Amino acid sequence: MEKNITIHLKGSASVAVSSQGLSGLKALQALGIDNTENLAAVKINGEIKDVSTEIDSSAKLEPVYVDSQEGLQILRHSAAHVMAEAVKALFPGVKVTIGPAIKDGFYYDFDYKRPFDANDLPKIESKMAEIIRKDLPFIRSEVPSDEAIEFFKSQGETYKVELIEDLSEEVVSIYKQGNFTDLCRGPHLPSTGKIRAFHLTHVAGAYWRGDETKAMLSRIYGIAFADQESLNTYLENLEEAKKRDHRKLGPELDLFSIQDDVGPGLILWHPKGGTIRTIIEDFWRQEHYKAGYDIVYSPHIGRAKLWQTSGHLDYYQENMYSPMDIEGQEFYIKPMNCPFHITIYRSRIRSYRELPLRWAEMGTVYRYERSGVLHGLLRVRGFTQDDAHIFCRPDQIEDEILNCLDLTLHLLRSFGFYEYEVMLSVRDPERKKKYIGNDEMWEMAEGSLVNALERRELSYRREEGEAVFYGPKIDIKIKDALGRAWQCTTIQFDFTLPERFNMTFIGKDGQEHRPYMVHRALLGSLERFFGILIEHYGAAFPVWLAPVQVIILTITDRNIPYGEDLLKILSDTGVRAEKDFRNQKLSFKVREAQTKKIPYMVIIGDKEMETGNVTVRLRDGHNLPPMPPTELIDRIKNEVKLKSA
RNA sequence: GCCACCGUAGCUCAGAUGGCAGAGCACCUCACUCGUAAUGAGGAUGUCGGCGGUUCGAUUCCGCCCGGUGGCUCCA
Repeated sequence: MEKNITIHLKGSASVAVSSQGLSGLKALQALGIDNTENLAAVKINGEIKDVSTEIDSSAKLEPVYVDSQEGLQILRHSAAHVMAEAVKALFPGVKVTIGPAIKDGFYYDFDYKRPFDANDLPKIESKMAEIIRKDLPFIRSEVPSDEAIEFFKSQGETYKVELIEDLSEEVVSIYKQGNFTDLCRGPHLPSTGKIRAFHLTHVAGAYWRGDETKAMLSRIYGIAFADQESLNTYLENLEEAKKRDHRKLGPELDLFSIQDDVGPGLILWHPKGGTIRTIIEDFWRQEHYKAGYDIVYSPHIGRAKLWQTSGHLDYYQENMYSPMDIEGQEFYIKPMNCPFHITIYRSRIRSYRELPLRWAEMGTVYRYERSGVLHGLLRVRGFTQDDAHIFCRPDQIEDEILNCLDLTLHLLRSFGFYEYEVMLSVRDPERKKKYIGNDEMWEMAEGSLVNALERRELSYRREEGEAVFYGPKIDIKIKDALGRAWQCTTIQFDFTLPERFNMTFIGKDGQEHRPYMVHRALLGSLERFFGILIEHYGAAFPVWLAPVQVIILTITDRNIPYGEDLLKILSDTGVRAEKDFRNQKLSFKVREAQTKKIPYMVIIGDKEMETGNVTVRLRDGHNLPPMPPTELIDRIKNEVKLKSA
């Protein structure tokens, strides 16, 4: 029915138009948008819709372009549909399942008589290119569920039937392009031709609905952009990430290794990695003392009864290794440090006057991880947590959380991480019974986490239902030099362990009270953090962390005595220096030092011997003017202090 | 654990229809004494991931296992 309506362009003018045959596209054109070539969709009153959507009442509009965040998601989702069409055309009998856009591209899961492999991808790509060239429109329609079920049944698409049945909607939307019809909420691009650059990246197995008891499907991953240049940039970034891969750089630079002889997921820290780890640990300890922590140590194994009391044997056993028999008694290797710290707490009666207690330990724990999930230093079976437990009175909790946040931000910044993603995980309000502890405790705990975050003006995402059963938590992910996010920090309330271990303190009133307990790891684990550091810096560590800060390169054998003197001067002042006095060309030695990413190359020849100076080459290729050794030492000391460069 | 792919010298990689396994770099020796990313010559290097099977003969074919990579799932 025709009527006169008013449409507004967000942040701009409005016009009166007739609603007769008014699509989103026409409405945008009426509002003076002429860049329709790059339109992915349109936001109507804030809701993202196809540009073909009919507008029948006054509305606020906003164009969504293919190169915007939201536009890209749509483009990739549409690319998934195109891929599905291509696969169906090439492999008769294949069944389609689901195919969404994801953070970094898109995928589609297929059920076929054989899994797809990398050799199939070029064929699929050229078929997709063909479909894209045809510039087929995506046509949306809404059909009653039973009709849709009949349709997909007739196509043999049993997974789609299952999806519609589970939706239990009266009407579902379907999208058709070319010969391919898919159940889909949309929105989609106006037509396939808008996908101007795409690439199928890899194949993988994936369970139907992520459930390992269900069918194993064959998943194809791809990436798509609105233009070729963006795709090229993306592929270049992948290359860059590959160059920084800690699994490659670590062994190459002799930092660490993982070897078959020892076992998967178990890390050998080589001397250079060990040097870095020592620096991290020393710094960590120093900052923890400053923040009012005490350091404790605990053993690697403990009696079965301890793990029974803590609940680990009931709730965590699948992550624990089999018990070992010691003189007829069972002991377990620890997957966590908490029971030990609690046992220290319980070694005598505690007064409210001594709280809060903050006990930190670089505690090495062992957890069973399924072989398929192991990944370099980032996911291992034995790792050292920078763990601590805080035991405090309820009235102290907010300051304690704040203290944790301040310490973690200070540490992370010192290591060169300035961007974070903060998540606050709270109870699922619908299923409170799932969790231990009463409402009052949860509200108090959550309130203290929120207050601390707000007092430090940290923006965070609230995640309902993501809390562990024993308490709410804050998780922090850091962003590295390539913008990738890595989980490190976790600050968790624990309502269950104080109960289980019957922990108490004597209050002002002379009565026993239950302490609050917070479990926190700030860097997460040393292994993972080291892996992240390697990738963040591409193993070109800042001077304070560099395992070798200076290498002395001689030009001829005549310079060796001066080189030895220099080495001694540097080493005596605490500079980590090495020598390369081999009878080789300078350029040869420079090249080698460069590949080792050593920050300072000190070059000494006859000139330097005469003047008593050093010539310094930086790893970025620049030279410093000749200077006396003391000046170099001051420079290094200063950089170590500032943790810069 | 499951699905796909992969495993040849310390590293990067060739190789053969089943018949004594190769290159470059690294390593060792010698010569060169040299000024900012590779000096030259020579030498040594392997249970061809492991075990079993087929075969006159297996690194190659088959089976099982171990390990790695990308995912699923899970997580510091």
